[in-house]
Amino acid sequence: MQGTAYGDESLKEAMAKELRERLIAAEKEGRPLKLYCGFDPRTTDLHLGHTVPMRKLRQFQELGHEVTFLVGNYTSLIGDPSDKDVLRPQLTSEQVEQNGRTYAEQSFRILDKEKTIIRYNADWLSKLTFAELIKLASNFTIQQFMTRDNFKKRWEKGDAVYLHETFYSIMQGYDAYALEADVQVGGSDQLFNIMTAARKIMTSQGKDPNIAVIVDILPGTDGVVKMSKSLGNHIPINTNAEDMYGKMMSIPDAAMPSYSRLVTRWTPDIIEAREKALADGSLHPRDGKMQLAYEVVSTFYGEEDAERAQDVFVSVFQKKDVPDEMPEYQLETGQILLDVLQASGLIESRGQGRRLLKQNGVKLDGKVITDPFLVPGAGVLQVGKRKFVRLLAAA
RNA sequence: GGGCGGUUACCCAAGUGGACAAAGGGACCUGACUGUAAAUCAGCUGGCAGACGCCUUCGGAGGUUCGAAUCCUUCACCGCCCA
Repeated sequence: MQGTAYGDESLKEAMAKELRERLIAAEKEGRPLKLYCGFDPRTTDLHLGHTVPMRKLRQFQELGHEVTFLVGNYTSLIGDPSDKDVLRPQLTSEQVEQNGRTYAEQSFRILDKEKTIIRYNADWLSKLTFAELIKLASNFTIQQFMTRDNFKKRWEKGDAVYLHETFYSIMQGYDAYALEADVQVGGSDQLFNIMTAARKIMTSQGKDPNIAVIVDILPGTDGVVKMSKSLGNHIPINTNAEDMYGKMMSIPDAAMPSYSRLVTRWTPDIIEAREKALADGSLHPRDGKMQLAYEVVSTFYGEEDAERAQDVFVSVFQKKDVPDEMPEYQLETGQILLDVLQASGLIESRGQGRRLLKQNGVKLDGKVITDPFLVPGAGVLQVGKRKFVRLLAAA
């Protein structure tokens, strides 16, 4: 139960006890435990935050248990209200389907492909009849939902709380039943769905309730709010080593402990030692973060790429060198800088270009340029700290 | 069904006839600093325009006015209260 986050000691103990009992029972029956975690395919990319429960699943997988990666292609049509104080927009089934496809593939960066079962919850949820849904819903009271913080807050604020949002929990509960799950892994924002909804539905259907393994929520690159693509503070998995390394370096120092605990392979004593070293000054926060970035990148891209990413970071951002590889742009005769910037894709609008020039954000071969009408020759054009284009002389 | 209130830029949120491309905060971006893309500080953040200036934007459509995010009509959606 290490690395879990129930927010309540007695709940944690209860779950630990149930888990032990279930393990013993399963062993007697000569079967592995069935675990799952559902992922909401609202976007195409999995990010570091998704990998936290996946790591937990992987641990169980290595112990020989059966892991299902559930793509919530049906529930996505509703949108999970769990992590938001506001209503989420509903997606079309086309969007959901497209996103869902890329999901499973990305998950194998963490999970063992050979041992992972992939399911889609539309397989059973789309077949439920209205009558069955009503029956399932009758297990719950409005009050139960209203005790949920995110509903309660909106209720008290006078914001809309839609009836269909409550179905999300019911559907998720039904997933656990359909999968006959022994254990459901999820973030602490899933506590209600896993503990209340799923357990209730399972017992109402005459099954043993699933056991909740609750993991902590990874903060985003801002270090405060939950990592999520829609908030723009995420670190995607499907990127490259350099980008991931850089994004890791952009997390606030204060977020290092969370990342260390949640997305590294470090053991608790390593983490503790690091935190002590950071506290007493024997480890420079920058160096600590570099180690952290290296560790995270290497789990996804391997040692070699992590090393390369680190080198690039050191040379480009610390020594302010120019990277070896960069896109190229063929100059045209008489083309002014503003046009070059736009044509080469370094800026989104000419207004932005003027702004950057005014702010000393544009360099040609290392020299700051502020004149938008200069006609540049061949060289390396740089915008900000991390965007480079090699200009090739006009033909 | 009735009454009242609301819908503002990436997000939150001010603004109730001219000085509004629209306060403030967040986020993003740029700079300074730092062997961190951290923290802090400063700047910047609709588009076009070499300065004047022009154009598009405040839920949708129409209208009043020299002039509208602001007033009116209507439509859509949300909330509250009443039924």
